[in-house]
Amino acid sequence: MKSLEPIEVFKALSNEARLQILEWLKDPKAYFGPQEGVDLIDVGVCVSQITAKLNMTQSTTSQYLSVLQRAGLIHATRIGKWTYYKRDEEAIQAIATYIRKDL
Amino acid sequence: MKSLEPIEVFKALSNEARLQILEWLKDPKAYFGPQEGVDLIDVGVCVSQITAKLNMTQSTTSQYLSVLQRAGLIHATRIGKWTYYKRDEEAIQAIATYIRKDL
DNA sequence: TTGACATATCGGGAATTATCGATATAATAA
DNA sequence: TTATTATATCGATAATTCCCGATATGTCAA
Repeated sequence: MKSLEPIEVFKALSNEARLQILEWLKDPKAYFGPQEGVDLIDVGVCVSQITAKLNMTQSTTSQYLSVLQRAGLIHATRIGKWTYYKRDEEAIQAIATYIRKDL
Repeated sequence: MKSLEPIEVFKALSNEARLQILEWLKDPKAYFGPQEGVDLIDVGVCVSQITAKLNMTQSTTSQYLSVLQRAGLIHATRIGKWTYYKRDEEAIQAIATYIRKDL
């Protein structure tokens, strides 16, 4: 189990767009169209699809995904030229537990 | 029950000193000396005591307490010239629940 | 190879946050 | 009333974050 610095997690969550991304990734089928030969649920959603929904540039989207990843809330899988991002449900539960028990 | 904007809560928690204050307030008897005629547990801890432990000015402490209060994580009770701050345990559990179920 | 596409990173200006000192306000004590 | 103490607020500067455009890197197809 990775470290999960609570403060980094809270910083990552302190931004509307990043919160939005996390919510979309909770139910990818509801928010994103299907992707050539990959299972949205299993593998995740690629940067272009997220950029398309977010009202921001590809650059910003990519950076926000990095922030969420460094916080441990999502992880990336590269397949060909795409990078698919997926929530780390365990980490998300872990931060809830941190608040409930330790904060 | 108050609103509790998750993003405001996360912003409030995105600072080491404010996180520290919340942790101290979790167990006031462990971190603060007794106060003239008030029950630390019931009423809370006054700004001076918190300022004394935090390594920052009274001004900063007061502002951080405001931020935590506006986020709904603590609440204040004024008695005489002192303002006592106390955690809102319900709100803290509520944000844990938000993360666990809705994020 | 070269070209095209997906993503990542760099450099920067604008907006927000961190934190202070000075001062205003509120309450009590003398 | 005046002085004193506790807290809140104001104004300012430094640091950080937001978000962009430009460009670099990685991968596949021709």
